[in-house]
Amino acid sequence: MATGYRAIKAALMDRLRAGEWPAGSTMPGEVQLADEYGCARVTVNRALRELADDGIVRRQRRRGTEVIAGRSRHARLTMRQARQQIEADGKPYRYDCLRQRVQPAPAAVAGQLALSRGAEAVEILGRHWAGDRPYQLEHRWINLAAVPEARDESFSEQGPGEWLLQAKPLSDAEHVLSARNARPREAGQLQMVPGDALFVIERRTWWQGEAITWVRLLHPAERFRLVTRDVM
Amino acid sequence: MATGYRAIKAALMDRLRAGEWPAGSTMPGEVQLADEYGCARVTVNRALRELADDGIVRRQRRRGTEVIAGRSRHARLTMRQARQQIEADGKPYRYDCLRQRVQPAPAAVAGQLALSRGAEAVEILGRHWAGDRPYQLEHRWINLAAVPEARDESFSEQGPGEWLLQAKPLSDAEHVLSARNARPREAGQLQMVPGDALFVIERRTWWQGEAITWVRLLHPAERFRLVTRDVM
DNA sequence: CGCTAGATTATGTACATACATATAGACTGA
DNA sequence: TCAGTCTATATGTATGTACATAATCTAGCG
Repeated sequence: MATGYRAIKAALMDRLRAGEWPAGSTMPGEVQLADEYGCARVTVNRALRELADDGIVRRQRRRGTEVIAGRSRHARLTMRQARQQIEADGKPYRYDCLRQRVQPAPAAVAGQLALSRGAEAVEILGRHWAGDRPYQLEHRWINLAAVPEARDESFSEQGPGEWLLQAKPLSDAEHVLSARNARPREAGQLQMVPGDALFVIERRTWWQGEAITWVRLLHPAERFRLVTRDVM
Repeated sequence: MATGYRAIKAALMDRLRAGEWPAGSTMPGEVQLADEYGCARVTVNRALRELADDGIVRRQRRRGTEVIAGRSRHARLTMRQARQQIEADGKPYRYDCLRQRVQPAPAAVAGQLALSRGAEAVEILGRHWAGDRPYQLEHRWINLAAVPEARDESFSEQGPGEWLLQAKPLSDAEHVLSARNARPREAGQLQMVPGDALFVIERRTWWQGEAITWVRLLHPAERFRLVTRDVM
């Protein structure tokens, strides 16, 4: 009898795949499984806990362990910094800054960042190049109340994303992925044809409840894709 | 002194945020932290293990616990079934099937699914409606060798996604997210203007190493977005 | 000097035990 | 019948102990 929480987890996965416990049903309790596999309850507990972390089952005190039905797929996206992505593709990375200024955040941005009216923010418009082609157009606003150091920082050489990641390395984030057609000015800045599709990533980040930054990343869709591989 | 692995994890997060252990440095060992917090080593172990699961630190035997530097952002996407998504938006869901047939998989599809030349597959072209507007155009191929039951199934009423999810509930998946301009035929099927942007999701799924299905989901970009919220 | 074998050490896992906690279900009384 | 209470039960967590495992360090050998 193979023990080890990994072996038990794998065995349970096999039995789930085999349909022994259909979606919506309740699996045997920890004590019974521990008895069955000849191990301690804690070992089964860990196996089941990881199954719950993976979104396979749902566990609740007293109710037991329920197999999740019509389970939505989860995909784990890795959003790398433009530099990392481009260098991983083996292309030379370059960054240039089109605009940097401090000003009161416009209403739309203030709403995104939950700023009070007239609060100041740093606006940065930068461009990340992969070789001789623009890869990403970055339009960012940084909340000066949360990151006052950003006022005197120059983002003409280094992109603000990398700087922020070292200034506030741990932060909550919200991503919005979408697509739209390129407007003329954007198309020019990205060396593409107006109307061609853009892949858009918008990100808001917080640090301990306080909004740090809001950024919109525009990518020529022709040269951009996000890939996830989720193994169960 | 607050104990409990949750409290300890939170305390460690605070100290990480405060910069006590900068990125790239090595955190104290489990025994030392356990001593510091007045708890058992296993408790610290669990706290640190979860930090590692969250991608905050990297742990290795004998080396210790290292704070990850320039850490890439992870976003956990939830890809819901079209029906679930639409009904969650409070709109009436409807599905219609534009094409269903069994035929040898064309080369491109055979490549995606690692099929041998001439292997048969089910091709399905279906459409998911949110109210009176098309929400998603689904073009799917199912590997008949892996899912022979699909040959006689009718997908004129129920979308193949939902059917597959109950037929093979646990499967590995690869997602590719991209964008492009709508071609004329697609635009017609989605009631949009040719050239307008599409948000494209392609998914391949496997079951125990065998390819099950490949699907391309086209969404009018104007009415589609993916949102993640990742709290640390 | 370089290589290898063994000692050292930090994390990884298993277990018995104990107690905590949420909750379904039984029971009780108005 | 209904509401409140109590109990049984399944999971959640903490601890001491023990051993496993991987990587580093060190000593010794050629």
